[in-house]
Amino acid sequence: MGRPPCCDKVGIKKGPWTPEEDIILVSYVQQHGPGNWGSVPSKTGLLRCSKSCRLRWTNYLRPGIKRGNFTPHEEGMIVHLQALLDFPLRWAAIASYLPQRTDNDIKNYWNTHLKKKLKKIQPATELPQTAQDSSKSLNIETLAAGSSSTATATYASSTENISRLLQGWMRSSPSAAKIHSGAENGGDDLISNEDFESILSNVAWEKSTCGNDGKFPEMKQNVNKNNPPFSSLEKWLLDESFAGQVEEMNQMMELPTIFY
DNA sequence: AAAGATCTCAACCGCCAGTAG
DNA sequence: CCTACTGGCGGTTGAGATCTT
Repeated sequence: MGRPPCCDKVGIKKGPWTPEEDIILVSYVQQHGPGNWGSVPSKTGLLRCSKSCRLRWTNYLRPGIKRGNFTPHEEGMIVHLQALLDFPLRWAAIASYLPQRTDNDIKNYWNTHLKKKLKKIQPATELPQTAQDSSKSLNIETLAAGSSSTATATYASSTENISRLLQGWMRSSPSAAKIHSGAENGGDDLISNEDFESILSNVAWEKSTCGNDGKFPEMKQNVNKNNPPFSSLEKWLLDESFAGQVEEMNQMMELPTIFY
């Protein structure tokens, strides 16, 4: 059974999005909020299928998305979580801990960068499946050391274009604007002011659209779907009271201090 | 400088779960 | 209960960028 893919419809445009299409989509979401993607093409006149619109918004236009270089910390988180999370939806789960990154971004980065590095490190063995397995051979510092950054000149990769597109959006959100103007980065070397603002604006946006419990919808979903492994993992990663355990485990795993 | 090889990542595809009618 | 539909996921593709020869 199963229905035919929506993108098979005649007249549906495929391929890279143009700035004009992005502006139309951003304007629509500004007015109506994300969701109800099925009606987006008809209401905006975009010749795109609903899935394409949702994907474009989720992976690229959504406020707070950070593009480009993955920091050693992010890289370490991905490797660590990828090793720990051996269940379906793991990319979404990992993304929920890196709210500035999309699951697609993380998946791409894993497939194009980290996989290769792991293969170099573990040429004769398979990729890690569990924390225990990976702990014996992973060296995150080696992984992070070779990370490179390539800025694409294409429109789709230009954060400047997107900032311009989203300026109105940021200004239109009172909470985001308040945080934007008042927040101070507490000197964290790993997160710049700009990045910090992106996180805050993202959280503000998520709260405004998804409730006030402070959790990202992906996180909520995954916690529900994947308990118990996720609840303990959340504590392990996020609860300061687990810091000692983390440090102990990192030492055991020979992980760098980025996890401390 | 040119051609071929390789890499990157945005976008698409197929599948599945949830849900409304 | 069944069907149709939406939203969301992981896997994959392919065009453009970059590197190598």
